[in-house]
Amino acid sequence: MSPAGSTRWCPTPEQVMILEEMYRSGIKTPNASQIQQITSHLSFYGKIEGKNVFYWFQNHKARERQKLRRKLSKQLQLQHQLYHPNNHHFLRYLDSLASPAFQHLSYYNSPSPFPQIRVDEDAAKAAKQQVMNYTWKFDVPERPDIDKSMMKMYGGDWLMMVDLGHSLSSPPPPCYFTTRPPPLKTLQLFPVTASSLKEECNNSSPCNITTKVALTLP
Amino acid sequence: MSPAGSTRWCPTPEQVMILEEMYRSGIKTPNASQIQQITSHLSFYGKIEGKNVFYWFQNHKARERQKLRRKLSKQLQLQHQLYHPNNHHFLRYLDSLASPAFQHLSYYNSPSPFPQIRVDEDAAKAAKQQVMNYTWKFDVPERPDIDKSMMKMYGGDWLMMVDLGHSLSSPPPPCYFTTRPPPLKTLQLFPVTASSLKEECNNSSPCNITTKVALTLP
DNA sequence: GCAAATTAATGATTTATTCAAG
DNA sequence: CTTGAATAAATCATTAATTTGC
Repeated sequence: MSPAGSTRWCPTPEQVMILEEMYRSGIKTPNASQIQQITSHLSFYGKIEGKNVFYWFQNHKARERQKLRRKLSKQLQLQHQLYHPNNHHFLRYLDSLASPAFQHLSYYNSPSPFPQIRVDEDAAKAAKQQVMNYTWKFDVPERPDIDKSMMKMYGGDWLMMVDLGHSLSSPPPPCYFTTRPPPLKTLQLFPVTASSLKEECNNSSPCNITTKVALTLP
Repeated sequence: MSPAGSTRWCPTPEQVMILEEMYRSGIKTPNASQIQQITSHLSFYGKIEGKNVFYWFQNHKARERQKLRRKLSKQLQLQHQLYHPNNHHFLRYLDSLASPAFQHLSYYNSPSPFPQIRVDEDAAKAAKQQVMNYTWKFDVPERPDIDKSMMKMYGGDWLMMVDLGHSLSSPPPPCYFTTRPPPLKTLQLFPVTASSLKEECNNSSPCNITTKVALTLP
């Protein structure tokens, strides 16, 4: 692991942990004094020099930034594609996603089959604090209207909501409920295409999966 | 297993298997579209809703991280009974880094026990490319003299250099070395205290670690 | 063997933090 | 600097595993 004649620093797990903890705690670019003290502190757990600490923070900061950038640029692009290049089970799963099940969906009324007591509990909770209204963005890139849609939990149900405001004269109401929502309309199901990978389907050439999604609007 | 009137989702073994496979395959935080599709797929094996899938990935990711952290921390505890700073304690540690320690500094002679060959290697490297001679500003705000100090790598060692010129009649020489430095004086060691982590260290009493830091001055 | 009691896992919620847009 | 979206962390709550006494 860390041979005596090794030419480069091999941090021990403890050292890495402490360094990461320091980084998370706010030290991004330690100054000279901090480096000296960190070095002395970490030398308790193994051979280490100041330059190692210095370089570690340099590299770590750079790589965190890099990770963040890549996340921002690629996450939404790649993550919604349900694939992983070197996993055969998953590829077969994707195939199964592509074919039969999703083509048999037809529109149905919002079921809401929860016992009334459950709904009331949720309403009470939501009245106390709005946190139940969890919302997140829906980001299939090929459909701008879907890009702006949301998924939202409401009374134990999860609803996908699409902003159709551009077809209305007045701006649409905000896409969240407070305690009791207005009556809902469930739109007809529409196809959503998601890209998947099969052997040669790299991010450039997506294979289309056709599925259908129920929309609910206030 | 999953009673009809059950209040919470009881995943079937197939559902868990598929979810784990997806997680291993790279899906850590599925978006709305992915959740919808996964839900439809898994509903073949039993009752399931989108929120179940959403929560499953949230919890699984969090608990995988937790498992890793606990594993590492246990390693640390068993090996060295060391501390693992949480943020609160670590901020105190940072405070101790900042100012008061520097008020106890005094001199002692520099050991500088590096083998000659090591110094020559570094000199050769530095001759080829100057990158190793990294210098940066030292920015502890409470001490103007330390503000102007530098850290510099010299012969594999990192030195802190404080400008003491204001006690001299002539302006001090620039705070960096070329190939051979003048004799050095290293400041006396001083204690730095840090404390322990909340979660992983709860069984053992908080173990204060006292370490010492050496400063080297020209 | 078998349940009551206890503990461990894990689903579901709530709170805090982070990042970036306005 | 403030704020909203996203999500990580912490916590609560229920189910499953298991221990234990009979």
